[in-house]
Amino acid sequence: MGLSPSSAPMASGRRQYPFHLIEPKWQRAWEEQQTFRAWNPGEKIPPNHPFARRHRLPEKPATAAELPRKFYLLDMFPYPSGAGLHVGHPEGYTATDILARYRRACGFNVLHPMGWDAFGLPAEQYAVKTGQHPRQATAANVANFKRQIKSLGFSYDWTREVNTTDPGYFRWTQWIFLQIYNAWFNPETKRAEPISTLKYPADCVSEEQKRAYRDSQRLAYVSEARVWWCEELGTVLANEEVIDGKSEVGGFPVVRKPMRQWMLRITAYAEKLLQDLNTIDWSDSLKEMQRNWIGRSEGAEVEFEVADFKSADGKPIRIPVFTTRPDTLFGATYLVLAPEHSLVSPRPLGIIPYVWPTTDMLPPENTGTYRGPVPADVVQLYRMAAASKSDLERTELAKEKTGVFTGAYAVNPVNKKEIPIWIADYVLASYGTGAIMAVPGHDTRDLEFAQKFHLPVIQVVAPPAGQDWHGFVGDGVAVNSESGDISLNGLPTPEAKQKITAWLESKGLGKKTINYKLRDWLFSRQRYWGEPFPIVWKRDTQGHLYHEALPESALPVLPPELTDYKPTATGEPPLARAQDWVNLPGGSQRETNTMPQWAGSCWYYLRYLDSQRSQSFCGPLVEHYWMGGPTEGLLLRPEQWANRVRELIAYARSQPASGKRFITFGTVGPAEAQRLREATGLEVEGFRRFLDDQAIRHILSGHGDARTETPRGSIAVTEADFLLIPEVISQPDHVAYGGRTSQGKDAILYEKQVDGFLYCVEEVRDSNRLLAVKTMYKRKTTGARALSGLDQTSETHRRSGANTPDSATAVKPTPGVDLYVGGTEHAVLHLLYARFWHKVLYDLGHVSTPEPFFKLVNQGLILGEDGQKMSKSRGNVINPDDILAEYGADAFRLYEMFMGPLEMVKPWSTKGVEGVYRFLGRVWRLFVDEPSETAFEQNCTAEPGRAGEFLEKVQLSGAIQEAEPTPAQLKTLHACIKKVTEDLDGLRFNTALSALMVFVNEAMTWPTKPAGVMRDFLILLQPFAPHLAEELWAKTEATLNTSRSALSYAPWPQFDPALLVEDTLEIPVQVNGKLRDVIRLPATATDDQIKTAALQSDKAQPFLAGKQIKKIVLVPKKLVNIVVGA
RNA sequence: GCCGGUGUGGCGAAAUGGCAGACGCACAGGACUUAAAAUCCUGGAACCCUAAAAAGUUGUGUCGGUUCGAGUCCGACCACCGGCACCA
Repeated sequence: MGLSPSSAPMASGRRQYPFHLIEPKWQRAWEEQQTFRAWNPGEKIPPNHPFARRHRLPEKPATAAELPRKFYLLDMFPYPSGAGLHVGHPEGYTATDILARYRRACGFNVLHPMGWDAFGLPAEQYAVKTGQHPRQATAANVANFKRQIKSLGFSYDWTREVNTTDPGYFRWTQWIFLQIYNAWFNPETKRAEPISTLKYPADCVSEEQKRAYRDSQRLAYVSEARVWWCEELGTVLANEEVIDGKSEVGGFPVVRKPMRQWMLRITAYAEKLLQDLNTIDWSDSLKEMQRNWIGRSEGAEVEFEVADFKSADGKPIRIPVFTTRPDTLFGATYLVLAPEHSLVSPRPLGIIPYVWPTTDMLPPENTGTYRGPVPADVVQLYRMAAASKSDLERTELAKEKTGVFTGAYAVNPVNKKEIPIWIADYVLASYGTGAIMAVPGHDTRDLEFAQKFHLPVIQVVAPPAGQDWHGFVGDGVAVNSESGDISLNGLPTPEAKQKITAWLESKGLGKKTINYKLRDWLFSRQRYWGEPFPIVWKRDTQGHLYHEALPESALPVLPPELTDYKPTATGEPPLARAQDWVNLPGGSQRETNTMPQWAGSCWYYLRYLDSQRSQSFCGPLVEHYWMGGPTEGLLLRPEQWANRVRELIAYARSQPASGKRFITFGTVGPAEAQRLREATGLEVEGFRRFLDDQAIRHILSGHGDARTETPRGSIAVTEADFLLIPEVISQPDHVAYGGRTSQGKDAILYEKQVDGFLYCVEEVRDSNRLLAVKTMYKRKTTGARALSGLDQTSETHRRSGANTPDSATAVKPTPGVDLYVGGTEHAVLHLLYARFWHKVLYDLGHVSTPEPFFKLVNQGLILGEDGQKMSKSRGNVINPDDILAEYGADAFRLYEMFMGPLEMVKPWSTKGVEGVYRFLGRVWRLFVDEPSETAFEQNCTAEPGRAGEFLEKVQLSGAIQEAEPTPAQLKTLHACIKKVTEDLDGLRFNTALSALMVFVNEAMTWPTKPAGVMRDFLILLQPFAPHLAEELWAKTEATLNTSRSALSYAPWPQFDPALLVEDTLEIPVQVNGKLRDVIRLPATATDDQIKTAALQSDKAQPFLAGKQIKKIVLVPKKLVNIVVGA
């Protein structure tokens, strides 16, 4: 345990350096000085704090504009389990900590918080077993996690620590639930609105009717649906928590059970959750997982009439089906309903006839999986069988199709042919309409089914030549698709879809439809250890139960104290045991379900911003400072319609100049366009004329690819603005590196102030070649709204000197969390839920951005030394405490990063830890005086109790002097600065570290080590190995009597490219692409001189002799390739 | 089955289309030491020739292509890992 000086037995020999003294010493110092506090707007910063000194902040509460630019680094919210930290946890934490320290050095105001997602099942199960309150186990686990995390020396701002089980926290979780409860999704405006804006249908007259309607429209509603019940866990689970028919936690069996549950209407946001993925910088794989989970599919709903049967009022009965292939309608040879479909019951309520049909294409003896004298028997048999099957059986074992004929027929609307209606469990009740038209000719599942039950298969799509049409599911050309006034024959699939859909709509037989796989979020759990709902149940005059929200003043709703945490004997949740708590004066009763664990983690990143605030979940100015977007309007995405600057300018010039135009971006619908028009007073017509109609439709239909959506502040870009693009690019006030695009190209930002506006052009480059102008911003350079964003960026960077064309340290200001690092296990749960909550809060005006996490990186899994997943049963789990005791926190941090790229899966190797540990030892010996170090070790052996005191007496190496560095030394340093800086910007920690190693290997050979060079090196080392760097920094400062500034806020060094220029060129000489020689020339050599030298190269001669030289390829200062003939 | 990712020495890995294997581990040899540990220095892809070297040939999962030049770009395939999976 721990790092007390007396522990840490040395299994592998003597310590490389006294990390056991250094690390606790600096952790204590940081804590005492509150070194890593992140400061909010409005907070008074102590004038002696290194942050205030670095940024010369006045001694008064700082405004958002006075604070340097923000950088928000977030680690995924840990659940403090009893098992303690695992080496996988610190992988992400180390990466974010390195960046936090790096960004601080670059001059940012860095927010880097930590807290606890502490509600959860393990503590509750322990409570059920022992009768001890889950709070106790939770507190002990949190304390252990915190101790372990603190021992790694992360620069968290612990004053912002949050805990979801703290009433001061879950009060606001309950408050957000009330916001959701008291809102509905307005399909007109496409956003959540207060329930008070809801309009009631004409037939809602009485209070009861209105209430019922209101309750049916809320974003949080009660449903009696069949839900996943897990007997073992004693609770229901969300769809997402059930994997292969078992509970995700524990792998216990689950069954479907109808229960009254709270649901959140996440499906209303399906489209936004999907579209806005285009606005955030996440890995493709993660975005893809979310897209798949949302599962949007476009198609048509088609209505089939039931043949020879009408309902009681004499109207025909229509069965709507959903299909993505309306073009194959002529190939539909039967209909399939889910067994649970509401029409699957005997006539007259349903469609099942009393007797089997006699004259048809389907012999009555082929009724499918079951047989019986009348259809109702067979259907009943099948429905019972399907219901008793567990979902595991329905999915995994369902290789073999089952189903029964209902005895009824439907009429195909396109050709009036009668086709049989079946029921089968391969059709899901919960997707689409619960019914399909089966096209066995062009659908794999339908074909399997048709073959099993001898149903007709006909071709309606012709595949490309050489492919069999049976079961061909791709796009082709429609055939055999003609009847009456409609023919699809000869049309390619996409056109056939369009034509048939239009035809169906015109006849009132169907309509275009979009379906999502995403289901509403089951939000209640039958548990004790979770947030109670701020809801009570009452009875109306007729005795019907209804729910009502508690007022905000009743928050937080605390859970009652219990002695037994099990569900009641009647299966009610544990909260029902507390009758005094449940029953309120006046006869109402509290809701006894609790919220799922995801609730608290849906918004924790917002609580960090202002964790102590009691008036609201977060102060609005604080929220805007940390989460607000960079611009008032990001307006132009020219790649939508013109990909290159030249084309763009030519296009702009070809248009008649006609004043201001309104160009918008991204996901803007007609309603928002109207709002923008009102807000800006600009003509949308101008916009229409500027772009062609197709481009406008493209944008309005939501295909924009915007980074930011800020409806309240869009600004017009005029044609004149387009014409400024070349000027902004060629003569900018500032140039900044904008990071990598998803295609791996570099984005460069150019800023220039013209006539009171700040223009920013972002271009995308590949190998110094301009590919496209990506975006153009325009902002007013003055005004009250300059809270964050580009003006301030430039200001900050000018101050820190980081925003020069040669530097890669500048990053584009981003809305929301700047970087979120965590494992892939949250790809569709936490990350989808949190985005949903954030969007609701955004719509209701509580937060500034539509997306919470601008950039997200998944860390790769760390495997055991055997290359297998770490698990207790394999016995290959590495405990960080052991590694820390033996090698120290700095070595542990370094190794976590040195293993390989952050996102990759990689195996642990304790031997590898020794490598980076030795590196730290080399750094130590590079800086300290050897005799005094030897004396220190001897003294420590003699009197271990005074080790701390002896440490102070270790002298700085005499080789470190205030001296002018040689050009070679400067080159070594600046190469290191360049590499470390660029690699940190690109999250390439492993190669950044190797650059530090190269520097040390080099510096070890220097007889005199110039102090300036060595100090810069310590600043570079500091993010990676902060304890050792602080110790050596302190010794350097003390010995040389320099400024004694704080290392954590020392400005990040800038590299000078001029110093990296080689004076000798080493030019590889290739013949036909094969390396034959390397020649050395002075850097001043001209291209011709290089060519001549290459042709005269001795080693290349044999390959040139007697050959004809066809061509000489010369890459300036890099390489020569001589191409010769045969 | 569908989607995504990854394939480079004994191992972890590195390489804006331009000297493949930086950096580290492990290994071998040497220095220091009575000795060991630690430290410092040196070495190494394979093949083929050699006493030794030089030179040469082949090498980034497989097969093709583009290019003066491919680990890198394009096409087809194979293997492994992750996700989804009767979603019409």
